[in-house]
Amino acid sequence: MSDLQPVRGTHDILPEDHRRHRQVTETARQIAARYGYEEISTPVFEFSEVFKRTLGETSDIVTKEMFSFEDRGGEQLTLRPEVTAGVARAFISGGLAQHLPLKFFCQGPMFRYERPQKGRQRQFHQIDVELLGVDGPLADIEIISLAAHILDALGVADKVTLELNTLGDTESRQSYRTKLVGYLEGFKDKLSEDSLARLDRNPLRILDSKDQGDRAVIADAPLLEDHMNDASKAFFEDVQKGLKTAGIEYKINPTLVRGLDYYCHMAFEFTTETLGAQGAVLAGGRYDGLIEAMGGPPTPGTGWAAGVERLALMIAEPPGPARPVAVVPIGQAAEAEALSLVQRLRRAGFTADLGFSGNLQKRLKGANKANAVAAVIIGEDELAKGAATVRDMETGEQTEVKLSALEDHLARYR
RNA sequence: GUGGUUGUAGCUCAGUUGGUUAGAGCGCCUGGUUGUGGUCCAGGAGGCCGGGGGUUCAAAUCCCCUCAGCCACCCCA
Repeated sequence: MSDLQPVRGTHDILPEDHRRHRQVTETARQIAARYGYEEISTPVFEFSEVFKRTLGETSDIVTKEMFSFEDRGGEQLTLRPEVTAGVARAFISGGLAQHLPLKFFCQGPMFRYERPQKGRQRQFHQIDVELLGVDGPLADIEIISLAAHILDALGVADKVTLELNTLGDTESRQSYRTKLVGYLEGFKDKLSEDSLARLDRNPLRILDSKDQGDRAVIADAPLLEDHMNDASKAFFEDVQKGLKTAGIEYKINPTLVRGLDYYCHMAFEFTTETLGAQGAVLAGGRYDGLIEAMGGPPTPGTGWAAGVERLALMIAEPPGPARPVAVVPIGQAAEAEALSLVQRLRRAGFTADLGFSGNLQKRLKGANKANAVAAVIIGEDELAKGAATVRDMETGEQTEVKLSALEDHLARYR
């Protein structure tokens, strides 16, 4: 078995799993469309630089979770660990700046080299929404409303909590960052190894540390909210007002910082208790500096991503495939008639099944296993009369029906 | 990357202090039915006991290594 195992952290998605995945992605796509978000796809791999520059050299994703490789031409490539960087790249390379604002829906596989566990795989799928070119809080209110709408439509609204925080604008963040680093420098001997590494690149992440020693240091650290300028405060308040107007409940979590460097202002996360250690179901925030940092025109952006597998674990069992009508020939002579009949029914919109072999008994058995609603039986008797015997697979009741009237008779099973 | 735990038939699981040919239920196949499914009855197929190495007269069982799942840490969707 070991040689035929799928690669660690990857999974085959069999039909039953696919039903759940489809339920998630289709629901999201349809509702996003009502908000004016159209689907785009970017490649599943990019030049490694795209992710290194945007996610931050010291982020966990870049330092230990990327699937990177060199192609035959010597290019350094990386399987995308998230899609925002790819969308930003597409925005720049496609010269889309003149079409702002832009609303995108995305969906597809992501890759992270992590230790797998429940709700966590090395290849997983995300649905994703990006809104580019709007710098006001209305943008954030819209994408959060859209997220809440989708979660509600999936029937998981009561299993999740919306957590919210603000990181402030660049100015506030810079001044706070300076203060924080100044404070933390004094405790270098007490900080954990991880936090020391973050000190010069992403000090805000230290606030989110769960290390005991770090927590003691953080307890007395300067607070981000004390360094917010008026514009940042107003932004955060406006978003909250908007959410209240939209009837969306939330709670503020001051330690919510997010792992990626490019966020500013809003950071939010829909969390759940139902997925074991995996709390985050849908998360995102604002990334105003991202596109400019990549070399594009200064363009504000905000968006979120959600884990398809995680949502699939949370939703109720979606309905199975439509129950078919089984066409059952008896004997050689009837097979040609059955073949044309089954096609006729399919073109008329029925789900119809024609077995590949077997006598009447075997085919009825097959029809039963396929959960057929009815069997259309054609033998020599029926051929002679230009009719078929329609057997109701629920009641066992049989009716002789003229071939010309078949669709009408079967209409009840649609 | 670290720690814990599990791995026996397609699925869920038994398998005693190491002892002949590794079992059960469900599922699958065949027959009881030459034109009637589900239920029932009879029969059958299906196992490198995750993989490799070791201990032993003898290993599914004990030891080591390894792979994978799950759980937790870390981090995240």
